Order: sequence, then C-alpha cells, then structure tokens
Amino acid sequence: MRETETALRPPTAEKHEGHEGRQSVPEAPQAHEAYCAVERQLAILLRRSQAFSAGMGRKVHPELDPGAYGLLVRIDQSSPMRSSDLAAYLRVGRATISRQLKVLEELGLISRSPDPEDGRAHLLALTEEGHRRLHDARAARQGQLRTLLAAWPEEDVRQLAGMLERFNTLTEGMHP
Amino acid sequence: MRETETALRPPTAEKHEGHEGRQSVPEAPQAHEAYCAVERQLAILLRRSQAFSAGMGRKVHPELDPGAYGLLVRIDQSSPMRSSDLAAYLRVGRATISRQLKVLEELGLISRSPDPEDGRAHLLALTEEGHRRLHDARAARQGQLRTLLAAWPEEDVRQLAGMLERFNTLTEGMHP
DNA sequence: GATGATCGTTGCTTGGGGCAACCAAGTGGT
DNA sequence: ACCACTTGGTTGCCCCAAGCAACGATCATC
Repeated sequence: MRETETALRPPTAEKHEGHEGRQSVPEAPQAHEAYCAVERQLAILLRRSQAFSAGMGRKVHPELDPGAYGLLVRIDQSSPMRSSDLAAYLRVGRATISRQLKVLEELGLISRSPDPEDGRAHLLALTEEGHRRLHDARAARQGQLRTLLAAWPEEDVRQLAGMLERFNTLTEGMHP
Repeated sequence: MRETETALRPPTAEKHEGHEGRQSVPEAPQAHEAYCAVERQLAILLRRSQAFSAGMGRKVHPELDPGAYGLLVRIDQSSPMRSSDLAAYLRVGRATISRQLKVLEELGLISRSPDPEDGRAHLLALTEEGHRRLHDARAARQGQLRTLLAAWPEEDVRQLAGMLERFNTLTEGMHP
C-alpha cells in the first residue's frame, strides 16, 4: 500500500515497469509513474511554497513584503494594465489585489491613473522608485537562485526554466 | 530597462546567445538568461501557489483542507515519524504542525501514539481511514494533473518530475 | 538532584485571501 | 431620455496559515 521506499530515491527517471500498476490502462505503466512523480514533487513544492518565497523575500527587502514582488513583476511586464487583469492573472480576487495595490501606492512604488478610455478603470504603472526596487529585488533573488543552482549545468537550468514556463502557461486556461 | 517582450514568449529553450548581455560576466550570457527565466517562472508559480493548490484540493475532498494533504503524504512516506521532523521537512514551525495534526486526529485520519523510546515525542501514523482518504485524494489530484498535462509527451512529463525533484532536494539543505 | 536542552501544545498576532455589499461608470432596451 | 443590467474597484467581515513566545513535560548531563 505504501510506495514509500521508491518515493524519493530516483534522481532520474527509472524504468521499473511491471510494478503494481494494473495493465488495463491504455498508456504505458511508466506514464502513470511519471504523473505520480510530478504530483508528488509538486505537492512538496506547493506545501513549502510560502516558506520558500518568504525566505527569498525576507532576505531581499524587509520592507517589501513577499507577496508584492509578484505584483510588481507583472505590472512591469505589461503596464499599463488594470487591476482586474492582474487579479485574473494571479488567480486571486479583485479584493486582494486592491488591498495590496493600496499598500504599494502608499509606498510610492506604483501609480494608479484613471483610464482615459474607461472611467471606472485605473491604469497601473511602476514609478521610478518602483522600477529601482524591483530591479534590486530581482537581482537579489536571482543571486540566491544562482547560489542555489550553482551545481547545475547550464543546460539543466535552461531546461528547468522551460519546464516551469510550459507548466505555467498550461494553467493559463483554467480560471474558474 | 524592461525586458518585457522577450519575457513569456519562448515555449522551449531558445539559443538567442549574442543578445543584450554584457560579456563582462565570467559565465556565458545565456546562463544569465536562464537564471533570469527560472526566477521569473518560479515567481509566477509561487505567487499562484495558493490558488493552485486550493484549486486542486477543493475539487478533491471539500472536507480535507488543502494544507492537510501535504502532511498526509509525508506521514505516509515515512511513518512512524515525529511531528518535529514533519515541521522541519515542510519548513514550518512546530506550532503550525501541531494545530494541523490536531485537526487530522479529530478527523480520524492519523493516530498519535506516545513514543516508547522518548516520553516527550509522539509517533505519527496514518489510520486505515487516513490511508483510504489519502489514496482517493492522490488519485483525484493525479487525474487533474493528467488532464492538465494531457498534451505533453510522456518524456517531458518525466523530465518535469525529475526537475522538480532535483529542485526540491536542492532546497533540502537550507533550513534557517 | 539541579541545570539545560528538546518535544509538543496553546495564546496572541499578522498577512493573505474569499465572499458579499457597495459605489461609480459604462451599456442596452424600450 | 430613462431604467435595468453589467463591469471595475473598494471596503467590511471572516477564515486559515504561519510565526513568536510562553509553558509543561520529559530527557540528558554533570
């Protein structure tokens, strides 16, 4: 019942085919193994996600709370943008975004100007200070990541990036 | 200042070598690109992490709150274990673990028996009901992942699993 | 046997996030 | 032109996850 021992061992994909999988499934049994492994590792990463991103953020800028970083990155990427789009992109309600944006505005990192084409909407953009802070934070985070991934060959780093990006874009199409 | 346009485009790793990287860095400029990409994608994933895991968890078992799943997985993997080890593994304080374990015990999913070798410690183990619930939840999550990754070739799924695992084990050695 | 460290629990606080209610501003129907 | 409906944003209230600190209980050591 427990697949304990085979859980965390294999650093690379192993064959291990005729195991305990019912052969009735149309796919090859290794496919099940692969999905299982992704699910397992993803569960770990997500469970640790808060601690991890907090660890990244705390050492960077104590003043800039961890959640804000993601917002700044996105605003920088595609400004000017409305807060609704930001909320949809990050999969959180507009309420949450509104509150966090208020903080960022009070800190002088972003500006909210009324949309000339839609009286209801506000257009978000980074201020000069926001650009500077984001740049610093990004550099610091990349530095941490660099030391973390120091042992990896460059090709693997690039592959990891590609995998994460593909996975992220994959979840793009499911908002409800 | 903004690398906006090149941000989310490439679905796979691209060469792109002689770009805008200053050649003064000892590493190849693509390396910087790769780290940058990892940092960016990781930021997105971590920012969405709560919404994502909530989405996974909510559809599985409304009664079993999302955070509990990670605990059950780990207890299943290496029971009997003490709650301190669980806290260290998940990078959270003992207080958090204690509270969540209390809920799980009240739900009858785990058992906390006193450690015969250490009067202070409790040994955690899944109950029969816990095993059943975990198995169901795991199956459901794998199903969701399966539909999500349906378009990926099996080899890529296996690579993603390997990457995530290597990354997770990488963060193993930094607890402070 | 007294001191100190460790394991677990609980109280207090903080922060992120959802839900619902609300206002303001567009949009459409008649 | 007027009313209803929709959409963008804000705020209030609540819940959950997590940290910190304090505490009782139990080793471990001298």
